Amino acid sequence: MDKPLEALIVDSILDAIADQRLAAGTKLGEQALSEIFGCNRLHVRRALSMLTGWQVVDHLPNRGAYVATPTPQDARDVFQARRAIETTICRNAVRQATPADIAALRAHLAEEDAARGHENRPVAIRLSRGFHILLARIGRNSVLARYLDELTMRSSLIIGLYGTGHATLCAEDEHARITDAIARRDEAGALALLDDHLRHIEAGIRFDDAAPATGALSAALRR
Amino acid sequence: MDKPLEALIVDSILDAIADQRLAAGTKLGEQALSEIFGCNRLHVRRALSMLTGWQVVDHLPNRGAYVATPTPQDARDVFQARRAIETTICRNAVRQATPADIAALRAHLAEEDAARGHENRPVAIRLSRGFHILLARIGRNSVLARYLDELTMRSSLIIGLYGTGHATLCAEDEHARITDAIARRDEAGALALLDDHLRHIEAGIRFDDAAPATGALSAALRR
DNA sequence: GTAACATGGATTGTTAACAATCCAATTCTT
DNA sequence: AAGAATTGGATTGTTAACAATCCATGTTAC
Repeated sequence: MDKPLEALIVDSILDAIADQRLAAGTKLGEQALSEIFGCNRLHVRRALSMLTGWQVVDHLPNRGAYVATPTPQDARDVFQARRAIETTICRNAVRQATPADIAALRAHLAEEDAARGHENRPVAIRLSRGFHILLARIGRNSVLARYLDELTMRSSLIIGLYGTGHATLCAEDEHARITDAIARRDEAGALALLDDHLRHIEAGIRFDDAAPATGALSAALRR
Repeated sequence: MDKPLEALIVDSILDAIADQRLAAGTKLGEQALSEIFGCNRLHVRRALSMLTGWQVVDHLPNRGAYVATPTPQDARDVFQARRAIETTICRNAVRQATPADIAALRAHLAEEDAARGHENRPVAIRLSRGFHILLARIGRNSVLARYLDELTMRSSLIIGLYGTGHATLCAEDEHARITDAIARRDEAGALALLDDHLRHIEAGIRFDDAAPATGALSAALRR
């Protein structure tokens, strides 16, 4: 293993954002992070630079790095981009899904069900995102998969900022119905269901209250 | 202006890639770049890090940075992603284009015409890419616009690597016809023309010969 | 009591020197 | 002479110390 160092920092922070343990606006101090990960400050700096490339960290000169706080306009753009990208991903999935892929989707749905029962919010959020990521992997387009990674990450920030209660974890049976449509190679059906699903997620955000940015960094990154 | 330093390096290299002055595979040595731009090696390093985020530079540990050489699979994924993204961009453009936007498109077409007369290849390539970028700006979705920036950049590398003669600069009247369709708010027509246009570009690449990677770096970055 | 101003501490940004790695040319062996 | 080991040069990666900037606290004037 050569240097999974900054990759580890990046992944840790991305995971924390995806799970909504790290809220928008929390400061990512260089010294704090270097102590948490027990490494040099330069590695933290590089990791933060990569995260700004992912559009999930804002870097203010001489003032440090902060978890990005998407604007309402950003939110609209992100969700429109998701519709554009996930439509093609889903079409690919319908056309190319192998029996093993379908099985993986079903297994994932079972996990989601189990997690929903346990009322474990962070895990449920992670799994909900995982369904879309899995779909992207089945679609077998690395470019679109990478963009969706970024967009789902930003979606987590958006929902954490503007999400109304029922939006944070929307109907999971939609995931099941999309899976069924894919399994029976119903392209039009799958696309329609996916589009509905994304619109439901988007419908669950309101641009009124902007939650504050308080955050216990070390606790959020504990694993 | 605080630090347009690394931004300047990034933009210079991106421009050189977009214009196909920098070919895939050319080495981007840190010292060479720091001498060209008259700056510290660390700034070069940061710039290269950003460029790897754009997927146009590959970073091999202990061996330096090289202009990325997309694989055939990458090429397929990039062009499919472009169809997905530019479709939505074009729809936005048809719906939201102001008279000023249309005028800007027409002005751009005039530039393209003029450049085509002069047989100035780098300029023609830049302008051909510029049409798509302009369309994205008119679409007013910053996320999709940023992705298209990246994808057109990678397209330049792909065409430079695998492009057959007539593909490097394909029919510009297609740009004109797309503009006309947008001007008359013909959504279906515009989308169909754009899809055709992208398929024509894609049809002009052949995955046989992989051109070598020789490159005079300082000359390519001269401006 | 409020507002402008100075000061101390903390954080970020930069520079330079040092260590580790890799590549190519040279030398030695068979 | 061909091939393998070696050594020197060049390039990348890391570390530590230094400079610049900003924020908050405390002070002073009005």
